[in-house]
Amino acid sequence: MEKAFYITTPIYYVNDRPHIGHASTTVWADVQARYQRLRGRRTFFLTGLDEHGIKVQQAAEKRGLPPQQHCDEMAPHFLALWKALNISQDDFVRTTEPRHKAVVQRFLAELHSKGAIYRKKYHGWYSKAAEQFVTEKEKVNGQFPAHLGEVVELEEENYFFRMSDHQEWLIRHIQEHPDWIQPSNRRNEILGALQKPLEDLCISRPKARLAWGIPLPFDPEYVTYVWVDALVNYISVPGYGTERFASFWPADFHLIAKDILTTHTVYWPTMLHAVGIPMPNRILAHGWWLMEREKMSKSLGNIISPQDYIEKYGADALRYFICRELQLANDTDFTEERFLRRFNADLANDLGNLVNRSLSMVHRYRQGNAPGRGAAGAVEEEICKLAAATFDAYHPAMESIAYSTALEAVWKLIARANRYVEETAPWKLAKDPAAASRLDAVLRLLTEISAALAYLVSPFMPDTAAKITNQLAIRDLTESRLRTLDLLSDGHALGPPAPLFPRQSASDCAASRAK
RNA sequence: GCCAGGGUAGCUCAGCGGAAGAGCAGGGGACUCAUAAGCCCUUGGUCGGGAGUUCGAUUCUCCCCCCUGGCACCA
Repeated sequence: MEKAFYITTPIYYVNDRPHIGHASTTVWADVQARYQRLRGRRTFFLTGLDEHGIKVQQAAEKRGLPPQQHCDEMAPHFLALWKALNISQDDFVRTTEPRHKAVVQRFLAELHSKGAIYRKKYHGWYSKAAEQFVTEKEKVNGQFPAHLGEVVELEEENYFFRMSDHQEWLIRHIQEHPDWIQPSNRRNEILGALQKPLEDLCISRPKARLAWGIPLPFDPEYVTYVWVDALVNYISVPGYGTERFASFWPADFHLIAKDILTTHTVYWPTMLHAVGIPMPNRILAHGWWLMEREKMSKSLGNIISPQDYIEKYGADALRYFICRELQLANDTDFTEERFLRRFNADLANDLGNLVNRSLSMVHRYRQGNAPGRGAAGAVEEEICKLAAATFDAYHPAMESIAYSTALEAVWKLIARANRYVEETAPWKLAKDPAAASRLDAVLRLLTEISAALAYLVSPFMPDTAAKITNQLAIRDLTESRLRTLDLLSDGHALGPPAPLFPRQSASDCAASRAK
C-alpha cells in the first residue's frame, strides 16, 4: 500500500481542559491533513490524550474518582472541541487503551533486550506534598519554597535509558538533516544544548509511589514514566510490530509547541534509534500565544477560550486567525482586537465581500447563470497568470506548513480581484447593451476566481469553502481547471448568494467595552 | 550567568551598501455591484544610542542601552 502522509499532534495531558494552545497545534495539523487529502494523498492524522502519570492520579484522588473514570470524563471535552473546530483526525488515541499499552510494553522489552536500560539508585530531595523529586535549582535563597512542604532526602532505585549512548549519533543526524527540526532557532537551541554531555533518562517509577501507569514488562514492581509511554503513541497507533506499520511510519510531521521540543528531538529520536526504528521526517515546533494579562484580566478576568471564539465568530474564523497569525519561530500576542481586525479586514471585507459582490452581480445581471467567456482581453489574461502564480506560491508554502505565506499569496489574488471589479465596473457595463460580451467576460472571470478561492481556502476554512461551493452550485474542485480559471461550463446555474462573514462591529470587542 | 535572536511609521513586520517599504489602523475623495464593504489619494519614521570603515550606512565593524527566546529526568 502507498505510504500514508502521516502527521501527529502531541497527545494532550488530561489534567487540563483544552485551551487555545491545544487548539492551535491541532488546527495546524488539521490544515495540513486536509491539504494533503485535497492533493489526493492517503493521509493519516493522529491526535489523542496522555492519560497516565502522577498528576492524573492526584487529580482523580482529589475528585474521589478512580483515575480511569477521571480520564473518561476528561476525554469528551477534547473531542467536543475538536468537533466544534472541524478537526478531521483519522484516529484518536488514549494511552489507557490496550492497543497502546501493548506496544509500550513491547517497546520497553525491546529496549531492555538491547541493553539500553539499566537499574540504578537515584538519590535526591523528595517533596511529599508535591509527590515528586525536586532539584537544587528550585531552591530560593538556599531553601526549597514553602509550597513544596517537607522536603526529605530519599533514595530510590529506578530504571534508566542509556540516552547518553546516542549523543554523537543525534548531533550528526541533526547536522546532516538541516530541516529535521524546524524552525532553525529551535534546531540551534538543541544543538547548543547537545554540546554538554547528555544524561541518561529515568523511565520508571516504583508502583508504590505511582500506581497509574503501564507496568514494566521486566519488573512488575515499576511502571513506566511519562516519555516512554506518551511518545510511543506515534508508533503504537499505526501498529508497530505489525505489517501495516510500514505503510504509515515514518511520520512526515510531528507537530508540537516549543515546550516539548526536547522530548521530541532528543528523548524520542534516541529511543527510536536504540530500538532501530527509522526517524520521523520532520519535527516542527511552533511558538506560544501570549495573552496580554493586564488587559485580559482587567476587562474580563479570563483567558482565551477557543469555545467562546467559535461561538462568537465561528470555527473558520478562529482557524484562520491561528494559521495567519501564530508564528512558527516566535511567540505571538493573542488579543480580541487583533482577532477582530483580521476578521473584518481579511474575511469580511476582502474575501467575503469579493465573493458576495461577484455572485450577486451574476444574479443581478445574468439571472444567476455563469456567462460564457465573452470578450476577454489583456486584463483577464493578466489575472489568469496571477491565479496560476498563486497556486505555484501556495503549494510549496503549504507543504512546509508556512501557512501565513500561503495565505498572503491567496490574499494577493483576492486584492487583485477586488481591484478588477473597480477597473471593469460591471454596473456600468450592464447599462450599455453593446458591452454585453465584455460584461460576460468579467462576471465569468469573477465566478471562476470564487471557485479557485474555495479550493485554496478549504484546508483552512472547510465550512467557508463549502459555503462558496454551495453558492456556486459546484461539487468538484479539480485543481488543474481551477488554476487556469476554467472550471465552469457556460450557462451553469449558481445557487443563491449570501455573505460569508458578517462584519463584526468593534463594540463587540471586549477591549472596546472595557474602555 | 551562559547561548541565540531582535530593536525600522500608532500596531505587526519586510528591507540589510547606493535617494526609507508593506499590511492593518488614521485622514480625504470619486463611485455604488457588495457585508457603509471595495477602489483611488493621503498623514505618519533623525531605521535604539555612540564611534568607526566607506565617495556613500537603516544596511558592514566595535562599544553601550533595552527587549525576547532557550538553558534538558523540573510541569
